[in-house]
Amino acid sequence: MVESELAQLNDVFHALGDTTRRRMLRELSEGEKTVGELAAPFEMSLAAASKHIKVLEKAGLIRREARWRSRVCYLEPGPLASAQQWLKQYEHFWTERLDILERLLREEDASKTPNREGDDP
Amino acid sequence: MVESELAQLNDVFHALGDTTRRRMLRELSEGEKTVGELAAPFEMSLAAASKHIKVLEKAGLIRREARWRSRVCYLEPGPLASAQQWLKQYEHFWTERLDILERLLREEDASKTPNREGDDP
DNA sequence: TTCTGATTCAACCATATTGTTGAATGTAGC
DNA sequence: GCTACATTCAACAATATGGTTGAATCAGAA
Repeated sequence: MVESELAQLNDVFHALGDTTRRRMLRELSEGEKTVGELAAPFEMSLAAASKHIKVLEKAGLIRREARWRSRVCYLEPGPLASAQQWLKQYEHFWTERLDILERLLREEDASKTPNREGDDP
Repeated sequence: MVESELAQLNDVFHALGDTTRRRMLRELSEGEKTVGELAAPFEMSLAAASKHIKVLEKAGLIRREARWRSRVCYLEPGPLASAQQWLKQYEHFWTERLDILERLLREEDASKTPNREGDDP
C-alpha cells in the first residue's frame, strides 16, 4: 500500500517533470480532448505524443475513454492533489519566511518611531 | 527567462520524482546535514548519494556549503514553492469537485420539493 | 465487406539516469 | 610534509526515456 503510494508519487512527479506533458495537462484543464487534438500543438509524431499521454495515464493524471471513433482524454485531478499534499509538508518553510520578513519590517518600522520597544498594545 | 523557468520546473519535478531524493529533502527539513549524514540511511555508495544530492542542488532545492572539514547541505524552499504555485493552477479542480458535489446534493434535495423543473430564475 | 481515419504497437536509435568501483581532491591536525 | 577523513571525479555498465518510422489495430461509414 505505502509502497504503491510512493511509486505513484514517483510517477506523478516524473510525469510533471516534462514541459510537453505539463502543457498537455494545461490543455486538458480547459476541457476534454482527443489524442489527436492533444498532440496537434507539438512538433513531434503522433506516436511520441501518444507515449507522453501514456505516461500521464500511468501516473493517474488523466484517463482515456473510447468515444465515437476516437479516444477522448480528460483530467483526473486526484494525483495532482496528492502532489500538492506532499508539498504542503514544506509549506511552513516559505510562509514562515514571509512571517519573519514581516516581523523584521515591523521591527524596523518600530525602531523609526519615538516609542520604546515592546510598546505595541 | 521563461525558458529557464520552465527548465527549472522540469528540474524540480524531476528531482522530486525519486523516493531517495524526497527522503533526503525530508531529512533536511529537520535541519542541516553533511553529505555523509544524508547518505547514511541509504543502501548505496556515497558516490551515488552524492549524485542524488547534486540533482537536488541543480534543481535549486538545496545548497551545499563548505564548513569545517565537510560540506553541509540545507534546504532551499523556493523551488518547492514554485512547484506548489504551479499545482495551485489546478487546485480548483478538486475544490470545485467538492462544490459540484455540494450543488448536486442541494439539487437532489430541491427535486424532492413540489416545484416544477426549469423554474429557477 | 471494404475503405477511411484515429490511435497504438514494434523495432530501433540517441541520450540520460542511476548505480558501481577505484582514484583524485581538499582540508584539518600531527 | 604527511596522514586521515570527507567528498567528488572518472570510467564503466544497465536500464529508462524520448524520439523516429512503418506496420497493425480497430471502429464507423459506404
